[in-house]
Amino acid sequence: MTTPRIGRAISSRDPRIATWRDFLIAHARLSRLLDEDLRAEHDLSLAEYDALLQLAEAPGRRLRMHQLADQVLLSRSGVTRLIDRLVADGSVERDSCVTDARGAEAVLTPAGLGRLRNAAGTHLRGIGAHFLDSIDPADLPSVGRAMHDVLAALETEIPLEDRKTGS
Amino acid sequence: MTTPRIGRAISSRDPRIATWRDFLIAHARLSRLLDEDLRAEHDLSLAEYDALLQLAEAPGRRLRMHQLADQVLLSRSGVTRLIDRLVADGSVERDSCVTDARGAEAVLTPAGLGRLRNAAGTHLRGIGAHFLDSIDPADLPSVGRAMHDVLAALETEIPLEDRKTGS
DNA sequence: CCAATATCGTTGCGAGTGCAACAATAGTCC
DNA sequence: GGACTATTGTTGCACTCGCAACGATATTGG
Repeated sequence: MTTPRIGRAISSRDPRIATWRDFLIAHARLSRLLDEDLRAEHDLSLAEYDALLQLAEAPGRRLRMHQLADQVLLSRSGVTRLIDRLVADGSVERDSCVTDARGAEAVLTPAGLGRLRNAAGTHLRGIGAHFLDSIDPADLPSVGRAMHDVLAALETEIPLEDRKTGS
Repeated sequence: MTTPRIGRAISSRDPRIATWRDFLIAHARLSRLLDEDLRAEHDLSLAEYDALLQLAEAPGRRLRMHQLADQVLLSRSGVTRLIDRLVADGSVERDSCVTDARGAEAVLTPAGLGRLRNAAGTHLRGIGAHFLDSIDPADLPSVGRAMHDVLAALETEIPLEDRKTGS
């Protein structure tokens, strides 16, 4: 149901499966490593860093909760509680939306921007050292294209189905 | 500390960052989609599928708990409880290890092998349709190489540090 | 052989997450 | 304008996971 196209069966011996598996392993190890670095040096989880970054890049440094949920790869309830944490430590403030009485906006505080800037060095260095610099520069464009194509296909392949980004 | 190499700072505007971000998003969306397919059609999580697969490929269809933990990207405690679930539904049996009285082995049952075989079609089709077939065949080798290189670098870059795969 | 240390798998606990349900509000269609 | 439906953000609940601690066993060094 969720995989509409018929698609020739793929043999479990298809060597391309190894690429998929390495993709999974690489993600698991990298995200764990980067998360640990961020926590150890800046007391920030990867999800929190990502939320601060999205807010910093948004116009007015503010975002509706559901927009943040889409960009942060988290469910709506997950974002509610992520913002709870960031509000608790002063990085974010909650603001009610003027144009929609249901809405809430998360607004980055100067303190939050400071935390993000401090953490950015660590994080970017980690991405460079453990991901970008490990890849043959000649291969990087293909990787970028591949990721982009996968995402584009997902966008169009799941057109009718309710986007399962949250509840 | 965890990122030993000095590494030139990477600008937050470096376009290669987009590749990293797409990598993260692609993983999030794909693993969620494949997990949902497996749950909907075979009542199996991705982690459970992976554990059954590792057992099926192991000699004697059995594996020590800590070996499984390494291969399944889960902590030891995570594996204990994952196997608890699989034992509860009859896919796996626990066996004590003859050569090490501390040890426990997880053994795949015929029922478990059957579940795995049923689910494999769904899963492989999903990987093909949403990952492999979305990527330009000309780019695939680069992706495989890139993932492999990232993993190889991680293995050697974290030589002394305790491998944080679990507790 | 014995003490000191390391490793094995399990458990209590807390953190983070998604889903379903909810109240409040917005949008739509007569 | 009013009924009906959709959307927003929050909450209760259940689930999975990692960490730290534990008892049991293995290994190592004297």
